[in-house]
This record gives sequence, C-alpha cells and structure tokens, in this order.
Amino acid sequence: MSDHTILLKQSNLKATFQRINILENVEIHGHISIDEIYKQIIKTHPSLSLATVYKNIILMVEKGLLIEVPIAGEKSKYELKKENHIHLICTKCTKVEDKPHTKEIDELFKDMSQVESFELSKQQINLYGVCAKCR
Amino acid sequence: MSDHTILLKQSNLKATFQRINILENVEIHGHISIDEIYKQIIKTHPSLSLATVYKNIILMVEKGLLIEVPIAGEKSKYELKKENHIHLICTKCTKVEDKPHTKEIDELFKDMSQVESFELSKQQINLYGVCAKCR
DNA sequence: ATCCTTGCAAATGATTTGCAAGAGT
DNA sequence: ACTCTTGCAAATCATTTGCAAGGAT
Repeated sequence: MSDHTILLKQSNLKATFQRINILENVEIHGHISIDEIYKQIIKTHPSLSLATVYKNIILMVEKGLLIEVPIAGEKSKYELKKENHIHLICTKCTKVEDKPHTKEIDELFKDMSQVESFELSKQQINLYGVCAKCR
Repeated sequence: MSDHTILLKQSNLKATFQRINILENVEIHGHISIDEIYKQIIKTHPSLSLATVYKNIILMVEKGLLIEVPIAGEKSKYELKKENHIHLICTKCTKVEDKPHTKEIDELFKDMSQVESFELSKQQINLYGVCAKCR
C-alpha cells in the first residue's frame, strides 16, 4: 500500500486513482496549480474531469493533506503538508523552490504572535525575485 | 493637490475621482479586496463600474503604487506600497494587520537569497491565525 | 451491498475586453 | 483639442453544483 494510499485512508478518503494521481503530481512537482495537475493526469488518464480535481483539492486542503500557496499575480499552487519553510518564487519562470525555515525565524514569529495575543496557526513566507537559472 | 493626486501624476495616470477614491479606500482600510473597494465607492458614486476598478487595480499594481497581497482561502487584498512588514491574518474575521519587519529578518532573507544567487525583489510574510479580538 | 466518488453538463461567479461617450490636462 | 479614462454589455475564463452511473471497501 503506497504512502499516498495511507495518507488518504487516514483522512477517511477512499484511495481512488484520481486522488492518488493528484498526490503523486503534487509530490513530484513540489508546487503545482490545479490546471497543471489536470493537464498532467489526463496524459495517462484522459477521462479525468477537471471538476474532480477541483473537488479533491478542496477536500484535501480541508483535511490538511495539501496546503494552498497563494502567489501574487498567479494562480495558487499546492504543496504537500510539511515542515515550515520559505518559498523562493521566480517571477520569470514561476518556479517555486523551498528553503528550510531557520529556528531563529520560527522563534521571531512565535514571539511576535505572543506579544500580539495572536493565536498563530500557519506561517507563509514568499520571497519573489529571479532565480539563478533565469538571470 | 492631494497626496494621491501626486502619486497618480508621478505614475503618468490622470487623477480621476475613481482612481483617487480607490487609493483613499486602500489607505483607509489598509488591506482591501477589489469588490470591497467597489462596494465602498458606489456608496457615494453609484455610477462607478466594477470593470473600472479592475482596470485601475491592474494599472496601479503595474506602476507599483499598489501591492497585491494574496491570501490562502480568500481573494487577494491590496495595500499601498510601503516598507517591508509582516501580515497577521485572522482566519476568523479575515482582517489583516501589519507588524514592522525587523532588521534581522531582512538580513536573514537577503543573506539567504545571496547564497542561492536569487535576485530578491519582494518579500511577503503572512502569519495566519486568530486575532486577539476573535479569540 | 453500501456509500462515496466520478464525469458530465449546466450554473454560477470572477475577470477581461471592445467601443462609444465623457473627463482630465 | 487631444488623449486617456470611463461605463456598459458582451465575452471569456474559473470554479461550483446536481445528478445518474461507476468504483472502493
């Protein structure tokens, strides 16, 4: 039983090939938009419906399997839930790269939230610029 | 001549009342979505068209007067261009509050970009949670 | 066998466009 | 006067919904 199948079962979602394919694509690409996922999957499963992708992304975000990464000037991308990290977003090729989130940054944000009596639940750090390849 | 009029002229945009109203609303609210801007302005200028708001937001973002703040699970909001800062986003009431961006954070991100040969142009830090009022 | 999930097509909602009339400089 | 901007309506694009048929457990 694959990792993705287990993830789905743990969230009370049946392990359909549509769902497994969505998770696989997110894993492979790291960060991917809904219509990119659709375009990828129909290569091998042409009967897939775009509506199915939408419905499942919404479900998986609700269940916490996926995280929405909203990006200025683009459509949101989705990633697997994972440790806090920083997004380097290239404004030329639109690729997103992850960088580890240092302990200091984590502490800073937690302290800042504490001071504001803000009940912190999620951190999203986006750095926009031009990546090494595109320069 | 108002601040907003000057800002517009500096960007080679004619100072129409529609544009001045958009900038005023963004300033007053701090962070506001396109349809909220529209709803605000038609209270006093019912003839305003939503398409005009869209066209102008796009123009003002291109000119750098406004910054798009994309938010997970919501429509983007817009803010006036200003110093780097952190967004505390309340997932209950959807209000966005600004916190100053410390020198350390700035340095950390600049250093990280340097290491990656990433040409950093914009930083966006969103902390999601529940604000003091909503708790 | 049961209940959940899918694909389709239609409905809704958001954003963009073209163009004649109107406003800013 | 000249050019840019507006409002409108239509067009396009994105997302959601309802429902009968199919698939997972």
